Amino acid sequence: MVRLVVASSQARDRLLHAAVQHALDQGIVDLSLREIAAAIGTSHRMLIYHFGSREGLVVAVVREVERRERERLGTAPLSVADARRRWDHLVDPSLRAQERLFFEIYAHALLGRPGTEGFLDEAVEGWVSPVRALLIDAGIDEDGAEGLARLGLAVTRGLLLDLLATGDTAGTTRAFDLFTRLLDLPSGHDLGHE
Amino acid sequence: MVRLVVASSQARDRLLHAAVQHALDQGIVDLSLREIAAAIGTSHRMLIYHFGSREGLVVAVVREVERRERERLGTAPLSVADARRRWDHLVDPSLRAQERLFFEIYAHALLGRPGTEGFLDEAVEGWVSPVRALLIDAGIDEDGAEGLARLGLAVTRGLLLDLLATGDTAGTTRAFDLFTRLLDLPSGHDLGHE
DNA sequence: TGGTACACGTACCACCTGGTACATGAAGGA
DNA sequence: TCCTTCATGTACCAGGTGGTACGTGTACCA
Repeated sequence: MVRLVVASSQARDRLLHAAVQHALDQGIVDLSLREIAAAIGTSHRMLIYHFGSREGLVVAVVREVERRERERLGTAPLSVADARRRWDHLVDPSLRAQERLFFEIYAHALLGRPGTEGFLDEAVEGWVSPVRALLIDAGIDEDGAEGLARLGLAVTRGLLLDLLATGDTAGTTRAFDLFTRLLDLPSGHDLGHE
Repeated sequence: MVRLVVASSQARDRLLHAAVQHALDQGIVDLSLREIAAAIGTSHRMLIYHFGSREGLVVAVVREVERRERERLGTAPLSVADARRRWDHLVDPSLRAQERLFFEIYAHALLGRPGTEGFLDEAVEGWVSPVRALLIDAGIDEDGAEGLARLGLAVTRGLLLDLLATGDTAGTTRAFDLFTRLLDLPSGHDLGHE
């Protein structure tokens, strides 16, 4: 029987897990099915079998990276006061590979490459939305919450790019601390637009 | 005569310019020599002839992008008060392609791909260094200047990633304005670390 | 006029690419 | 026991890959 829709299975899950692990180390964009297959101990035939095509594999890996990203969002402490704790979590060396892969897929998606459809839609909004809601709960007006959430996301991603390039945990953390100190404003300071 | 070192020439410059232009639209990482050659009206043979190899072409394109990046740094107004003017320059739609290509190369370099050697070294330090010097001139202490320069770079790149993904010029600009407002501190506020 | 360096095209090479055809063997249900 | 489904391997395919061999026209210079 021809598989029209690629179903899930234990074997597929195992391969996907291994493929993501390999993507974390080596990237995904410019690797061939054979390179990936050899690295994770299978044949390129099996990747086609379980994921339908190369693009199907890329889609599956991208979704898995998105899923882990959301998971990280869900479990990380989200209160404003915990910003520094969130940053400390991000700089953990065990997350470097995942962050690097995230930026690789991000750049790939910016060029409109196949397999990344929908990635950009969630890349910003998926983070801004919950943080904004939290800030509104904390009593910040809507415009201010939107801007602050977006700014916080930008600071985090910008400093992660810095960290990935330089490896300078201490320096980027000092910059992050500076940001949190800037946020520690005299009460009543208006965060909204003009 | 066999060209051991690929020399510069008018023909090479013309091809490089066209190749960069094409990279701005289509990226560079996963394009073949033939695709690039066809798009810019030459043969893949000529790209090999003038750049030695595919990697040589990538190196040349990456260097050209770096050069333009430095040029932008050199000509942009750099005083702290001009931060907003710099941002307005960055969001100009004509720069989107260049920024996208910058992030593509950045991600490529993070994976240690050939042709990007040295890119990361300058990606952060090349911007932080002059800005830090400027801030020190403006009377900010050394530690504070380092952190502020790094934070400013992170905000800029993080919001550019947002802008490239969402196309939301107004929203990212509001977030940037929020950042500059946070910087507008009561005089004497200490920017240095604890 | 002859020589030389450059710029370029055509044809080719071995190798790699994603994808397919087909066989096989194991597991499990009737 | 037979039949089906799943998982897998081997062999193959057409087409694309970076790179090379070789020839050629042109411009300049002695």
